[in-house]
Amino acid sequence: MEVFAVSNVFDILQERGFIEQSTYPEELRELLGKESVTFYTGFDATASSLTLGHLIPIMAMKHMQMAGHKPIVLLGGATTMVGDPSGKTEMRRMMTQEEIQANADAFKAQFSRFLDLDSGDVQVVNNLEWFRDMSFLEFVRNIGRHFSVNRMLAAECYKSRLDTGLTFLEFSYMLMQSYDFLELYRRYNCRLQMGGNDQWSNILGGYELVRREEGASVYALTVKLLTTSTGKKMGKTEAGTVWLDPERTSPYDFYQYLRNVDDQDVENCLALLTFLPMDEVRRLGSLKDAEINKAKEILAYEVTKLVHGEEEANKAQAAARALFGGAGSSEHMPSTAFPESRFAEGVDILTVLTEAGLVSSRSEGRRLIQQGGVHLADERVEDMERVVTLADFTDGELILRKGKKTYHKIVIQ
RNA sequence: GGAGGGGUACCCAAGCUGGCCAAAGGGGGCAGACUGUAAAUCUGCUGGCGCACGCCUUCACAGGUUCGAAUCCUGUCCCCUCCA
Repeated sequence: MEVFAVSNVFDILQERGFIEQSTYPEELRELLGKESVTFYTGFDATASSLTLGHLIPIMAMKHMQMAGHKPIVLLGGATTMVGDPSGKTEMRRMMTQEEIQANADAFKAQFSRFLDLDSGDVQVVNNLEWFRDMSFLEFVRNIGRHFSVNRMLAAECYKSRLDTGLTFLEFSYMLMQSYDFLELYRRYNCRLQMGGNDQWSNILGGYELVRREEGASVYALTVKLLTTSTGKKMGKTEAGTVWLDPERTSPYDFYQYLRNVDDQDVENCLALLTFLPMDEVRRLGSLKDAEINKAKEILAYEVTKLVHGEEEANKAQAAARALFGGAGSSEHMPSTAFPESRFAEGVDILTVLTEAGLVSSRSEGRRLIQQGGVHLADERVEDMERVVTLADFTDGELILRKGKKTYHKIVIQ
């Protein structure tokens, strides 16, 4: 396949701020500029959905694909059984094979949203394919011999575990990931492994292994992790992770998460998580004060559209605008239905809060009310004993608000 | 296998010469003020149930001693360090 890109993908990735570390950047750049390169990124199936953080390597893959290179999505069916110790302070719970398989299937379905899996340019492979029947002897003799334990222990990802404990199981992880690269090189002539920057040592392991075993010039490249400008991990909220699965994180919440990123992070997020041209990204990122809210809207809209589709993005944006713009349309607000009879009797506010899922206990609800954090139809609830009745509803709806940003609609059934 | 150290609420971490411990402190989170649906800052809250001083569950797990245990004893499980 020819490479038409006006500019080299390496430059694109660099300009957009993806690249964190790379082996022989000049050489790699040149390679990417002259031929179609097969490359891979591995994803361990540790949960049933990809997260916002995964979007960065995925976007990087997409940029690569658009430049004419061939992505391989490697699902870590085998590596997930072992568990990557990188960045973890303790061993992860062991997962069953069924669980992992189900997660891998879910990942694959989500990937089809971003990379055109049917085009023939993209492959999805599972490393269980080659690890399932591999014998221990074969593995340690052929692969294990290339690894120096001394060097591994010096690697950052293991160092931190040396005092809290590291099992052989987890220690093996690096070798397995390294072997993946070798296998993919042999099978598909895969020349480059990309991954999150926390994977640098693991990726280098594979890079060295292929170079030794095959004497081939392969490359390693890591992309930025999703962090704030202050270095904190992004993609986590009070409710936990920001998932790409709409069942786990609703498109509205997903949109809101991005709508509320720090000012300093807007430009970076636009560059990494959208395909907007860089001139535009820089322009939006340089907006000041209240103006930058426009950039945040665009960011939230674009990413939501990418992940959940245009329709959902429109809905999320409409809902957010209505709520925060003061118009008060409640069309797409999360809601809870109650039978009419209950409000005929009257339901106390604590019960409403609890059943709507806005608080996890009545005590929490009390605290919230005490602190003035609950509003019914824009009116602050002062009385803990407040009873909600049909008289509070307008057209069968009642808007309940927790704090400034959490809206919930109570509808009568 | 031997010797020593440890497992405390969402996380880290005090307490462990028995009652004043629902358990210090920090982080995180939630709420309020300020704002731009931002950041920073300040204030309050942060086991559950009733809420008023009450009750219940909680300090790895299971028992025991005691009027009373996170704190003492016994057993079990798990982790760390050193030795083999």
